[in-house]
Order: sequence, then structure tokens, then C-alpha cells
Amino acid sequence: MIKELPKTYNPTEIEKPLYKTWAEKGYFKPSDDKSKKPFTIVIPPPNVTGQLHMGHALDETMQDTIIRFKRMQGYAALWVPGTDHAGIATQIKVEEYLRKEEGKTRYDLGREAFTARVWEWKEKYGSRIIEQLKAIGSSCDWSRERFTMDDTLSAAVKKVFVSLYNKGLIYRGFRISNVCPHCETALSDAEVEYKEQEGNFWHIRYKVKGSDEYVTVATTRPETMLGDTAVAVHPEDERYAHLVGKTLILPLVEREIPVIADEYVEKDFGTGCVKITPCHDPNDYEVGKRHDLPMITVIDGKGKITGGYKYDGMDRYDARRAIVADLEAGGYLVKVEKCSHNVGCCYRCGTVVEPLASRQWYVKMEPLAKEAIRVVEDGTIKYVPDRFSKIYLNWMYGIRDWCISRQLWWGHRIPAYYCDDCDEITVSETDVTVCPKCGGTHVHQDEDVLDTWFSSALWPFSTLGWPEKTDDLARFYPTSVLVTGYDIIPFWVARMITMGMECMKEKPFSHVLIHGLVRDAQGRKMSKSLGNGIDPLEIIDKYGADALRFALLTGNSPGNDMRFSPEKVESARNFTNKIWNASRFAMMYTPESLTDTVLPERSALRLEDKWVLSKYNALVSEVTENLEKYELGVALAKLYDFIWSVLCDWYIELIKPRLFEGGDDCENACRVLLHVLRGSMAMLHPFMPFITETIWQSVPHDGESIMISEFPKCDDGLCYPDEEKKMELVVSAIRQIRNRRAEMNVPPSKKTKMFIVSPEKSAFSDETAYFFKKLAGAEDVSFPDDYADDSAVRIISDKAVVFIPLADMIDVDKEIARLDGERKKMLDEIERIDKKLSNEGFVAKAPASVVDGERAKRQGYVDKLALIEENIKKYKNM
RNA sequence: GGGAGCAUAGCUCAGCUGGGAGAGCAUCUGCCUUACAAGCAGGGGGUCAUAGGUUCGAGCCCUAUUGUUCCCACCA
Repeated sequence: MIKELPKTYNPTEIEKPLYKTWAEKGYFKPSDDKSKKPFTIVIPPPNVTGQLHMGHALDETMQDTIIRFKRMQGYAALWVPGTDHAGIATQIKVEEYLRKEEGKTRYDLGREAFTARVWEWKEKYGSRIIEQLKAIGSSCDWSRERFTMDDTLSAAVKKVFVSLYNKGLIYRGFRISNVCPHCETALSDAEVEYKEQEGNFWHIRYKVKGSDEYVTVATTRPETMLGDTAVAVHPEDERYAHLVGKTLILPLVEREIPVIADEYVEKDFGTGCVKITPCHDPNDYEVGKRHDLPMITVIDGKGKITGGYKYDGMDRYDARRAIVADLEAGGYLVKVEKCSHNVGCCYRCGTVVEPLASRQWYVKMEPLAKEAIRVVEDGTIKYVPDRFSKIYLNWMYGIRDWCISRQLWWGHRIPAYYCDDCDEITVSETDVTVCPKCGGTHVHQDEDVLDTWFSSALWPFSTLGWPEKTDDLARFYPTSVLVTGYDIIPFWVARMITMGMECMKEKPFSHVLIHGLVRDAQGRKMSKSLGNGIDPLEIIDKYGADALRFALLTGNSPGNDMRFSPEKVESARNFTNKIWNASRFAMMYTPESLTDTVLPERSALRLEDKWVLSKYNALVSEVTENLEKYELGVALAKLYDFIWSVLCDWYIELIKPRLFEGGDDCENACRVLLHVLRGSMAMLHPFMPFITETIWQSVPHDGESIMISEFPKCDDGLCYPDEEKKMELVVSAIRQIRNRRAEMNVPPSKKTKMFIVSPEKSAFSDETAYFFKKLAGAEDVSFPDDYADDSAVRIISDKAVVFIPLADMIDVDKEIARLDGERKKMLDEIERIDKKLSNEGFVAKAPASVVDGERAKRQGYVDKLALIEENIKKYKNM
């Protein structure tokens, strides 16, 4: 079966057609066999108009690796794909397009026409990210693809909203929320990021009415003074006690405002006097409510001044400058200090948010959070790694109500209807045209849409058909594992758990596997503005999806950020090439007649065969265990090490003489090699699906695809501990011979005679002689009971002494010195162990296996020491 | 202010429930050995941040300290 294959692996021409075949064969769909246990993952839905970045690539690779592993293990594995409508992000994108290309705003188009345009946009670009997911090999069941604004998912959203409203868990309230003036919408607390910023601290004095006295307040946002309705001091502040109850004249607007006493004020901060702007600061709002102060709004949702002032219509920052100038001109500005403070910014556009009192819809989180807290506290849902449960719980313990209304047009419109005739609010899953209270027909729906994350919170069950009682829902809910980054635990994971417990009365998933951020080689976040992002698609084009996947998973552990660099991908690419060539080699020597996958009889197996099978078998159980614990990086490292260092560097080298010779022994070696290669490919397949399938298809195999083949199982019949140990002696001896030859600058081309004296006749015998010829530079090897040429180089290995007659190259004194060094090492080791063994505590308390292990090691050292000393003596006698 | 992570070879990072320190890259030496120079063989390089403690035994567990990153809250 000699096949001509190129010397280097070329992924680009292989991957796409292979993916297509898998899809056509239906391998991505879960088995219909109801006896199979389900294993489900729902994808964190990427933004429908987004583009694949490295973060996605990592997320998808991890999920695909897990789902492919479980599929091979025999589960009915389902990976549900889909996309998110991404309210603000998508709306902004389309608005920017309209502005640039058509010079229009969404208001020019009107709500209906605008949302129609967004839908068009979605149709145009929505498939892009899906195609990109396919490029990295994601084995999602595309027949179950969902979109958060599909009819069925929208129905789920309405149902949840209505149900929570009826339970009093969704309410409409007037309070301070964060508003992004650029996006022109309210945001939830989670959507505000705080950033340290340099700013000014303006000290302004307000005159006391009917007195010459002034009080000085300090503020970082002087423009809000227009909305001041009081100045507060601490009740126990003696400096200002006489002013409490007095009236102040607000500069520029000449409004009369009271001085009030409130514990909220800290005496020692600033001047001890705080201007109170209830409509534009959350703390002031609370103070305002306590003191029944008027609520005056002076900044609108676009960040412009409003309310009938000369500054009306000005942007808040222009107004700030104007007001400061006016205050200064009027003699009200006492001083300006530099200060740095945290300002809240919109997580989408970075604009500084404006706290603004307004009427919004909220989810009352505290009662809902109870169950969501319980299931993590009691281990029903487990975070991997566990430390994220603390972070989650920390967030949940301090949970505050969730602002869910957004002043956008793109999204799920809030199913609340207002009667213009009687002010009745009706919340309903179906459209309301007649007021159920007064029968009036002047009914209009709430203009706002819901936070994108509201529909995302329902994703694990809405994608499976809820609220319908579908077969999928019954079979695949709760899902098995959720894979996502730690950055969206508050946005998404917390809310999915909350809603899962509320709507399904059951956890949405059993495990949450958390990964970190993909950073650049310098450890910086990859971002568009820095221009340091690496495009996963470019990497795929150049190196292939398998190399990308390998680079993302290797050396990476759950929850930790990782650095991504071109060097990493190159190293991964080298690995694909290594695998490719090893397989090429195997195929070159596989006889045409060999088409089955049967291993040779036990009796036909040689030492090295049993050695590699034994090591392979151990690998199977380790890799399986690591994968089951979601330790993907560890599992992959073990596979890499086995394939490269054991299979390629040793086993293939060891069997070459047999392969070159042909015949039965060649075929037996081939069978073992192919068995191990095939199994290694199967274990590697979840990580590197394309190259493993390609190789699997090229060697003798059973079944139609590696994708649906069985994941290798540990097989006691392949366990040969004795032979494994013996072969290790040979391997170790070869290593030491090579080492000595290199030290002595013996060129590889120079072949020498070797005499190996060892009591381990089954390891050091004619059966293994050719290993020394092939791998250790021996021209001839013999295994005498003793060897008498005192002038030979002596290499003392485990249970063997190798003599190489190289009299002309030997410096006896150096040899003695070297052996003496080894002797000292042995003495040190023996002393260390003796110390341990003479420690009563150790012998009494350490497990017997550890103690026995130490004793065995000691014996090994003693044996070796004897050999060393004997040979030193011989040199000295020369 | 509250919480979490990280600190291991020159660089980037693994190291599972405590039982003699690892990988990749880089570096040095020697090799075009008929699968692979994207390769092969070999070498050098670590007081596992510091100080205590628990233990027969600590990179791993506990306490404190230092440095560093992040999350949450947020004083006008």
C-alpha cells in the first residue's frame, strides 16, 4: 500500500472538503438511539454581525474538543449553535453604515423601516460568523441553529417577561440608571465599566440667603449644579450646624435651595458640604428621596442640557465649560483642584455614562437569586476551576435589580401596553389593542426593547424549544457543560442560572468551564484600537485549523489568560507535520495485503512492541481521565509527548530494521505501529479533527469516519509491565552511550564494537543487539558474561555495563574522574535514602508503596555503585 | 473599601488528591542517519517571590510580607 504523499502536510486543500463530508454524512447530529446518554453544549452565541476573533476561536475549540470526545465515547452528543441579535452592538453598526453611506439617522427612516434595514443587514452578514465557526472545525448540529430573535425564542422572551411581571418580579420604576449618551439608551449596572480618569475638582460657593455667609461645595461635574435642589452637611458637623434649615441661593439660576443634614455626608471629605442633584447622582437620589426634595432633570438621554436654562441644547461638556466660566465671572468659583477619579463608561462604545433618573423596567433580582445561589453553593452546578464559584457567589450576594429596558429599536420590544385613556398598563404575550380596564382603543406599546442579555439568559432552554414541551427539551435539558470566558459570568452565566432555575426549575448546565482571555505576545488584550489582534482566519489559511486549535489549547489551563504568538502556531504546525510524516512512513512500509486492524499474536510481539503497546495503553487511561476532568491542555501535552517522543523518536526508530527487512516480522511491526498510530489519532481527533481524519482514512481502519469511531479504551491485554521495564533498560543504555559518544566527540559516522555485560539477559541479548547498531553507533554488539579489556570506555547504565574499545580516544585520568563523579552522586543518593529510611516517622507513616519504592531505589543505587567502583579499580590498575 | 488570581529555566507556561523539578521556544555542540532540517542526537540553564508554620516529607497545605494583574463597590 505504498502511497506517494507530499513531504509536508498541506491543510488548506484538505479541511474544507472534509468538513463538508462530515456535515453531509450527518455526523454533527446527535444519535437518534435513545439508549445513548445525552451530552449537550449550547454555544455562547456570537453577535450575529460579528467577526470571529481569537476569543471565539478558543471558546469554539474547547467546546468542539469536548463534544467530539463525548461523541466518540458514545454519547448522543449535541452542540447547539446560534447567534445573538446583540442589541446595541448591531444597531450601532447599522446606524454607522446609514450615516456614512446614506447620510441618514435612524430617525430619518423611522422605527419600522430602520428595523427592516437591520434585518436585511442580519440576513447579509449573519452567515459570515457561522461560516467562520465552520472553518475551525466546529461540529455543531447546524440543523438546530437558532437566533435570539427567531419566532420561537421571541415567544419564550415574552412568556418569561409576562410571567415575571405577574409574579411582581418585573416592575417599572423611576430611579437613577446609567445612560449612555452616545448609544442613547439606559444600561444595566453590569454594562458600565469604571475607568480612572484625570479630572478637576471645582469648589463653588453658594450664598446663604439673607446673610453674607457662603457655603462652599466641591464637585467634579459642575454642570449638574443646575439640578441642585439642596446642599447637605453632616448632622454632627459643628461647622455648619447653624446653617441647617437655612436657604441658599443657587448661583446662575438663582433658585432657592435648603441646607439639609444627612448622614451620607462625610465630614472630612472635601469641604464637608455636598451639593445634592437627585436626578443625576445615585447617592443624591437617595438623599433626595429621604428629604422629599424636588427632582429636577437638567441633562437628557443624549447628554444635552435641558430644563429651560440658557445652556439648553448644549452638550454636557460644552455646558460644563460655559458654566465654569460663568461661575468664575460671577465670583462663585473658589478654586480648582486636579484630581483623578473613576468614571463609568459604556461597555460598548466607551462613552462616559450619565447617571439619570428615569422610568425603566427592572427585574427584581433578590428573590430570583436565591435558587441561583443555592445550586452553586450546594455543588449542583460546578465551576471549573472552582475559584470562579466564589467570584460568581460574590456577585450574586450583592445582586441589585437588573435594568432591562433599552431605548433602542433593535431587539425584543417590551410587551407592555399603555392605555392613553385610563393609564392602565397591560403586560401580555399577545398584542393588546383594547384596554382591558376601560375598553378604550387608544393603546400603545412600550417603545423600548429588552436588554440583549435577557434573551441570552433563556438560551439553554429557548434553543431547545421551550416553552413548547419538545422532545429536544426533554432529552437534552439540562445541558452538560457551558464553556465561556470569565468576563461574562455576571452578564450571562449568572442570568442563565437564575432564569434556568426560575423557568425550568432545574439547572441549565452541570458544569461551567471557564477560560481566560487570549492576549498578544506581550500580554496585552487583543483589540481593534491597538491593532494587535491576530485574525484566526488568517492563521487557518496559513497553518490550518488544526495548528490553530493546537496552539490555543496547549500549555493552557482553565480560567487563566493565555498569550498567543506566531511562534506558538509555528510550533503547532511543526507538530502537524511530524504526525503527517510519521503516518507517511507507516504507510510506506505497510504491505498491500494488510487491510485489517488486527494486532499480531502475543507470541509474535517483540520486546519493543510490548513496550510501546504498554505505554500506549497507559496513555489511553490518562488522556481519558484528563479529558473527563476538562483538563484539555494536560491531555494534549501528553498526546504530543507520546506521539513525538515515544512513537516517533523511539518506536519507529526501533522497528526500522524490521521494516526494511520485510516479511512477517515487518508486517507484525506494521500492525503494532498502525494500531498505536490509529489510536493516537483517535485520541488526538477531538483536538485536531482534520489531520487525524485524513490519516485515519489513509491507513487500514474499521468504520467510515474517525469522528464516529470509538474513543480508545484501556485494555489490560496490552499491559506488559515486565517487558516495559526491560525495554526501558535498553532505552536508557542507548541514551547513555549516545551521551558519552557526544561528550567524547565521536562522530556519528564512526561505528564501534560494543560489549554489554548485564544480568538482564532478556533485555540485553541478540534480540536487542540491532538497536545498539542502529541507534547507538555500534558496528557489532556482543553480550558476554564478563569483559576483560581494561582499556575500554565503560558506560555504567542501569543493570548493565557497556564497554566500548576506544583505547586511542581515552584519557584514563579523565575517565576515572568522571566515574568518580558518578560514584559521588550514587553515594549522595544512597545517603539521602538512608536518612529517609532511618527516620522512624517515615517508615511508620509513609505508605508502604513509597517506602518500598525508596528501598528498591536504594538497591539500584547500591548495585550501580558497585559497578562504578569495580570499574574505577580496573582503570587504576592499567 | 471587599474579593480573586498570579510570582517555577533567558522567554511563554504546565505541574492531577503533598512522596526525588517539566514542556515549548531561545541558546550551545554535533549531524543532509533512505518519514520529517518544519528534522535527528546531545548539552547548559531553576534556593519553585520572601519569612515563618503544619508534616516523616512542601513548588503543592496554613499564616504573614513584597511585587503584580483582574473583578466588584465607589466619597461629592
